Amino acid sequence: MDPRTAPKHLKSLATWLLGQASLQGHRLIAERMAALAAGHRSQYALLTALAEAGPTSQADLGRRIGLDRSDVTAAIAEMAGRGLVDRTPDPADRRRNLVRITDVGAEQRAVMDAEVIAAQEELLAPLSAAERRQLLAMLTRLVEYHTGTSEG
Amino acid sequence: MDPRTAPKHLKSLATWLLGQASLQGHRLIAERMAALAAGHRSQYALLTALAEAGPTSQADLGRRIGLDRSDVTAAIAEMAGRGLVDRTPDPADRRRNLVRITDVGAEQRAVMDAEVIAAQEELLAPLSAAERRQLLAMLTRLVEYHTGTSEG
DNA sequence: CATATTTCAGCGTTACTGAAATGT
DNA sequence: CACATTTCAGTAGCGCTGAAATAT
Repeated sequence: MDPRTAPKHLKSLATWLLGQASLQGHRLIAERMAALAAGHRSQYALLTALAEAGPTSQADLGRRIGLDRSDVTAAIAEMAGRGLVDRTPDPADRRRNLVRITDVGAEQRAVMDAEVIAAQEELLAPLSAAERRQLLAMLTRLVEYHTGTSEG
Repeated sequence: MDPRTAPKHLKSLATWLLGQASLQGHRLIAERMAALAAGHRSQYALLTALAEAGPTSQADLGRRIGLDRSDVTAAIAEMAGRGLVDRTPDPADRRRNLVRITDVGAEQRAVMDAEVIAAQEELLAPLSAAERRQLLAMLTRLVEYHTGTSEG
């Protein structure tokens, strides 16, 4: 893409700029994940949720990170196969699977996390520390406004 | 997604917040496009580029809006079939197709544009006018920095 | 009974790759 | 020859739907 010849109208749209910036961020992360032969973004998000919240049902995991129930099922199954997580029925509610991160999973998450952190730095390179704080604060308000309002 | 239970670590990542905000913006636009039975985002971007720049080759269109050559081919073919654009060989370089927006295409773009503009308002609702300016300015710098630097 | 969870099969869009055919 | 453009075939990830089986 050449931003010098991009339509001015598109360049004035928040949705377009957000899409381009988001895509760039995802590209930076994907490059680093591919170099590690590590998993994908959704696996990183799942491992992070498990590391923070402890054993969690799949439905809860999906709600926490905004991943669809069916995608959670597939990702957790794949990760269980690689020994990154553990799945056991919840004795308190036998509909649920309690998913737990393993030691191997925690190590994997640490490796991925270093790459994710480095990608943030790459992405935000042109912004000062104060600007980064402003940007994160505004994005947080946007996300909380919309996910708290119209979504269940 | 419930932002109150989202992992704090994810909520501190620019890539994650940008992804969520971008997704929300795309959802708002997609809802409105679906209600019109109008085309998709990429078609809107193509029509906008054609309206601004006049007759353009497909390769150029792709460069301007950041759409892959093969996706441009498919989208333009579909739009030509619906009479939104016109495709003729460029006499100056017969490898190229000169793509031109038609009157029907221009009308379609105007209809889509009204929805896109309304979606911006919905998305940015929690931000003041000054904050919106700041956000757009920072996103513009991010996008120009990355698409001007590492991409051809 | 209504509701919640897991799982599976499948769809549509987006971003992308590789290669062939054509032309500069 | 190297290079650019269009086109086609195919891949992968993401977001999502509908429905079945199971349990509360």
